[in-house]
Amino acid sequence: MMLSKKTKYGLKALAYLASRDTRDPVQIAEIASHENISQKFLESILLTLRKTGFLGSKKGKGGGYYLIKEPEDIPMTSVMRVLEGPIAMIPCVSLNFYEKCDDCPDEKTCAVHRLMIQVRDSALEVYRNNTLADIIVGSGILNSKD
Amino acid sequence: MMLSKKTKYGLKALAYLASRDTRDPVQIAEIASHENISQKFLESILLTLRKTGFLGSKKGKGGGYYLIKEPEDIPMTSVMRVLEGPIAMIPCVSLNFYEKCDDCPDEKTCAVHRLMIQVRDSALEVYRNNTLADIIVGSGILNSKD
DNA sequence: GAAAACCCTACTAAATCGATAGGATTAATT
DNA sequence: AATTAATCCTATCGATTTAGTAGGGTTTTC
Repeated sequence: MMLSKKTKYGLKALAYLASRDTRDPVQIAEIASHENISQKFLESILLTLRKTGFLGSKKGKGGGYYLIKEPEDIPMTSVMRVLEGPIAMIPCVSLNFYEKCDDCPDEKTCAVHRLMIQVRDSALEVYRNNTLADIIVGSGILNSKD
Repeated sequence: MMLSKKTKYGLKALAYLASRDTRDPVQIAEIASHENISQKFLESILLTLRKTGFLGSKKGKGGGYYLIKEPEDIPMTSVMRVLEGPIAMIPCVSLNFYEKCDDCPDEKTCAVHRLMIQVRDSALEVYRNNTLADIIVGSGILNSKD
């Protein structure tokens, strides 16, 4: 149950864009070098973040990626679902991607189910309580989590 | 970040043993067929649970596996750590398996770090609040979580 | 029209996962 | 003592996922 590099890098890229003063396009190369990420790998991640509505892009010289929404309006639930997939650790407790276990006759009496429901809910609460704005450190400015 | 089958099956096996009336040895075959698990796969899982102090075993005819401790004394933290590995989703926030990210210059200002600390803590709270006894459904008897 | 940037698809090496195979060892029963 | 029932242990394997690479195509600016 490790966090994938894709998610890690995607979060870092979003945080980097959010922490900048302006919303001008930022080149992949700049993000990659600043966050120590393979440029080509990051490229594919930013592409999915654009396709899923988090980022806008501008082509050609002077182009790059930029945040479409304000960081305060980007909940971690949606970022995690796009980058990492379902928040539940097992499909039978997933809210958005429910699937029955083929080996389990009855969810109500399943010990794993009981435990994983709680884990899902606790993770959800964290992700719901954090927007992109909450997890970045402002440049000298205290944010709401400090 | 899916729960592995190993963990799922291991938990189910522990729950099955805990929910039985006696603490007599139970054969792998019985657990496997009752929980719909590949017997050979389960065998290797029970082996690690024995080596890590959760189960005892008895060889030969009439042998099998049995719980060494009372279900109330088996916290989910220790079970999860043995079966699934670190509870943290990234090594730089792991309590027991800490490792610095090689790409991250400063943990204090890392957005991913900030978020994953919270996720780790919330998962830990769930696992600490649940013992094996808490996640099984007693045979008609209400348990403390109902 | 040249350069700079994103766009897109396909591929691949390595690791992990889930499972299987096949025997070695131990203990109870007869 | 022989048989049988069970765990013990190591090795292997196919499928999947992950992380990253390659190599152009397309759009925009200057």
